[in-house]
Amino acid sequence: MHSLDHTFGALADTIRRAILARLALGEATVGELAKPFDVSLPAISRHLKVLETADLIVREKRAQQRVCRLKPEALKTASDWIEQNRRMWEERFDRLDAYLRELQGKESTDAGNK
Amino acid sequence: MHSLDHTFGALADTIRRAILARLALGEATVGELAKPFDVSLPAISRHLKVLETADLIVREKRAQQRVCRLKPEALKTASDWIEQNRRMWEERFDRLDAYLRELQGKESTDAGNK
DNA sequence: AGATTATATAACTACATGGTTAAATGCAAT
DNA sequence: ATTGCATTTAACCATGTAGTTATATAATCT
Repeated sequence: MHSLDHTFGALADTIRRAILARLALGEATVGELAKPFDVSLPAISRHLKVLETADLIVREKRAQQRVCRLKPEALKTASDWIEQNRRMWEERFDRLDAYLRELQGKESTDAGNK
Repeated sequence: MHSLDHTFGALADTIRRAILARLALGEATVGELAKPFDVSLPAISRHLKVLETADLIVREKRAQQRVCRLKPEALKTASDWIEQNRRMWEERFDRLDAYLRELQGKESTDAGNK
């Protein structure tokens, strides 16, 4: 899929973000990923499925385990969206700021003529 | 609130992202924000509430309208989280890449000794 | 083949989300 | 004070999400 809806949706959960942070340190099996959390293994399994659907990780069968790896292209897409909007906003803010300063200037000169 | 759960959750919807993109161009009333979309006004109103809860916008009463403005600190928080993880991943990837290259080198020298 | 381990799927519950239409609020204009 | 406009809230429906326990699958070990 790799839609922004899926990507951001996948990121909107503390456990899933923690899993990604863990995977940023290197690949891990499902059991290893589940260990730190106080939820059942099936719950983790479904979190991983969400991350996989969002194209944020890949799962690869290795022996009787499944090893998960980060797949950060989707992260980049999400990051790009945010950064682009932040940049637009900052430009806008700069203009607004300049405008307000201009107003301020006018007002303080007007203030004397009240 | 301003939790990452809320922030990413708010971003996980096409309409809400479009609203934010629109607001990056400047403030707008609810009606103006609703216009481009093929959904009812109450639906938009609730999207705005989600964005407000996520601390991504502020709504200010002005005459009989409500004007919305972007409030990008939360966007920055989300962006920072992604960027930090991307950076970790990229370092990791570089090390892995080097390691694989090293393996590759060994293997090709070994290849002759088979 | 049978037991063990690692993980996934099924069936279920509870709650959140996104949409609708209809009614309520708040402010403005007459 | 009444009408009208902009927006929100209420009530409802359908679907999605997060968790559980119990069961199934798949690979490994004996």
